[in-house]
Amino acid sequence: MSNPRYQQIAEDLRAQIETGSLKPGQQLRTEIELRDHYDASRNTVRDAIKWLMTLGLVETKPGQGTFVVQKIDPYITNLTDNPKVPTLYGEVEPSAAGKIEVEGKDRILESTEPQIEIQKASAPVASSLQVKEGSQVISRHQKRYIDETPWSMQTSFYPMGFVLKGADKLIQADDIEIGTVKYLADTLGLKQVGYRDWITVRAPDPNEATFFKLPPDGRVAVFEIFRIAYDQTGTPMRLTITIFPTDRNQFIVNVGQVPDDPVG
Amino acid sequence: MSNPRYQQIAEDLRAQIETGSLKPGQQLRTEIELRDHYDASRNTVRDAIKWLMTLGLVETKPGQGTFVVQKIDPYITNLTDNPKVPTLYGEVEPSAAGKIEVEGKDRILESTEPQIEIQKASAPVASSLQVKEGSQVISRHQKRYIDETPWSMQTSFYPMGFVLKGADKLIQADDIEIGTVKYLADTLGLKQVGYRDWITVRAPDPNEATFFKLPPDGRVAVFEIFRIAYDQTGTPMRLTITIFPTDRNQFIVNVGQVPDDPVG
DNA sequence: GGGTATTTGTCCGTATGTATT
DNA sequence: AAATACATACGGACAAATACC
Repeated sequence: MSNPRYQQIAEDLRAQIETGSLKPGQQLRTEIELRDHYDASRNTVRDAIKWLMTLGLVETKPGQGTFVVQKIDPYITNLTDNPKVPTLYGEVEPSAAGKIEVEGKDRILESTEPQIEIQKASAPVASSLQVKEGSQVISRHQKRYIDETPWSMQTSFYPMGFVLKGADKLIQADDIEIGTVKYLADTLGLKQVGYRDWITVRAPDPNEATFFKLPPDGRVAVFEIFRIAYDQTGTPMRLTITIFPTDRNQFIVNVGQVPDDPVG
Repeated sequence: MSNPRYQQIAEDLRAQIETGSLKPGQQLRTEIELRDHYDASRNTVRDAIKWLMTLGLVETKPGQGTFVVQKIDPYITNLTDNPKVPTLYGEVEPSAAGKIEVEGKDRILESTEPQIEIQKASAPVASSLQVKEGSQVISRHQKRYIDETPWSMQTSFYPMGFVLKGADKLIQADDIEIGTVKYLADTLGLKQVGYRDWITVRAPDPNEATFFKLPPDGRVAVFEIFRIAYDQTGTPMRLTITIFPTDRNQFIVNVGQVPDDPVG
């Protein structure tokens, strides 16, 4: 009938957090103090704290203490911005040292220089681009920061044929200042007329956890968003996979007629 | 330099899972066997298993053992379906015992009867519907199942004024067979011309964890999607909040011209 | 249905390591 | 360097859930 001891302790602390008795950023009592207060063992108190950690309510800092988590001011990305207008998401590759105003909040967006690889198409990449599995594709990878905190990891895949037909800049490790969308339109006549986003959530892999400074145990999940862009013939011209931590990112989708974004 | 013992053990098991040496659904060796195999204590082995659990790689069943998780065949929801067409998502309230073919897969969609409440608008509800905080709103809550497994929890909020102006069915605890979108158009002349979705991810609360049969420690997150629907004057006419577990749900967003969904 | 063996869950105590102040 | 606080690791005991006979 009754929950285990460590859950009871966790519930008690949780209540204090949710009523505001313990405020965001505030330090909890130490494990020893909590052990005495609840008349339990230190390990049981630690089990309670672990429970609150996977719920995302507290975080521990060795040598310092246990703290109520501060919610991060979220980054909001609109997935349905008109693709003719430069957007944050994938359409434009801003210069490696570029500065952009984000959400009207004077945030600074920075990107690493694209890391280019020629790869053999894995099964999901091949089926997305409608090329044969194992055929060559161009992979352009960038890491992005907002206000110097890691924001997203993005990899775009293009069929190798694009380069052979004249879009050489795709395999140069520089930003394409005008954006790849316009570049492909200019050089190959490929117009992007639409895209499909596919939104999933999963635990981060160790690479991602390190880059985003997430706890390595996977308790903070990441969005994995697949964007397949189509040209005027309905053929896939690009696959872009972007990873965003769920603790600091939210998305907006507009359909039909809606008032202007209230963001900012 | 070297990782702690329990992480090393976790990495070893993780490698076995990812190489397919341990297959989905397969039982791991018991904690006692693993303790002997790794020459560690049982608690250290358990820490390794906990690590793999929050990564979503294994699950434990008391009295039975530890198993590699089976990925659930995901439900895919299109957020940009034409709202004039009945869709799964919020536009139509199917009959409580209704059956619908989902994704061409003959899945059965069931909904509980709407649970109606008259509430005072909380701050987020009030600002979404552009009514005064504390003013009365109608809340219609439904739980939905696909193939008898819990799929989503949905709550729609409408301004109380709609009922006073003649849309009485909003406060009746029955399904509105023609759908609330058409009902409001017929009775009040309110045409839904668009909507905005706002996608967030967070840990489930205890209610949600129970309904979706998620582990209560919050290691499986939930999508929380806010949909604000607008009428022809650009005024919000509905706020719908839907909760989906992230372990069995994915979303599609189409922008511009894209080929038909390959789903199904 | 009952009893027993198996397996994971809870809880304790203790010792030592590591990060921070 | 010392003190503080969390992290890792061990060992043991009993409880609770499940499966099987």
